[in-house]
Amino acid sequence: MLRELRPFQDAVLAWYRAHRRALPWRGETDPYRILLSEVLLQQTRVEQAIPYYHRFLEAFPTLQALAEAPEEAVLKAWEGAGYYARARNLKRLAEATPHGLPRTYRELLALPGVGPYTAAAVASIAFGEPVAAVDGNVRRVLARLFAVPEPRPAWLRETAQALLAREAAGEWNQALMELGATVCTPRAPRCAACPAARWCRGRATPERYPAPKPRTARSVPAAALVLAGRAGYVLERRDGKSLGGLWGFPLAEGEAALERLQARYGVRAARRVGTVRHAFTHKKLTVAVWYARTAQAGEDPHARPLSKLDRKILALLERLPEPPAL
DNA sequence: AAGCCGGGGCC
DNA sequence: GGCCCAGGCTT
Repeated sequence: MLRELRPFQDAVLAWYRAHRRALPWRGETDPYRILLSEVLLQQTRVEQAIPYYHRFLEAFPTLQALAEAPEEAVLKAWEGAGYYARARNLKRLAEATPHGLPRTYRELLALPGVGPYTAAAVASIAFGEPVAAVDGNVRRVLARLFAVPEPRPAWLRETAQALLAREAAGEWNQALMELGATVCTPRAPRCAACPAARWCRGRATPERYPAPKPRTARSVPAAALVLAGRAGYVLERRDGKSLGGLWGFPLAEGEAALERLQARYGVRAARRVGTVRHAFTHKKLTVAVWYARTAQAGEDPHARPLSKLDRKILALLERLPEPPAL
């Protein structure tokens, strides 16, 4: 995996001991409090979680107190923290563990609201079990360390487990996460201050690891209206951030797109002349292209800056067997 | 595997 | 206005 695994571990642990942030749950030994901190930290930044950690413990100082509390009071203490299923699950968990938390990864994993990450974090931090916790920070650190653009879950599990300092599992897990949160950050990582830089294969281009998620593109129906006048076509000036300043055929999105376009331009009969597909970063447009004549003069589209989408529409028009007369 | 859940900070 | 966050559950 890594040459010199032990020096790598020592370097990261030494860095952690010198630079770790003082957090309310650091040094805590009560498994309940460790669990609470981990649940609060799910998809939540440390700074945001801290006030809720104190507020929640004041209201429910023990697992038993939580088990006996009304759900509404639990949600009240969680109010503002978001992801309220976490609070409901935590209460269910308390009710399901009258004799205290189980002490192994396997058993913790079976509890409501406890997934692979939280089970590993609690098992290692509270009970010293040598199991690697993989969160978003660790994912990023490992992706960069080994220059893997799209780390798969199985690879992450195996790699994290192979790197784990088993005799100090809880500290190790926190060290790797702390490194990701404060040094190996998503943007502008501070590689010069990183204890693992010597071993890092992604150091030259950290922004490539992990590759940004391919944003899921929604399919959106749309309509374009080609209005032909004596001097050319009616064009709209686009606004908006990405296409702002470009020109294009009147375009509307959604199911009633054509009706809205016809209303906007006072057009009745339009003839469908084809379909154009175009993918943006965040959505896939399927554009029905409609044609009609107009009394407006129109203009030459080649004289305007057009987006790729509008060039496709123009190409469609010029490809028609019987091009609509201008 | 994808969608959903929330609020906040940062660019 | 998008991205990301000490993820987990449901479909």
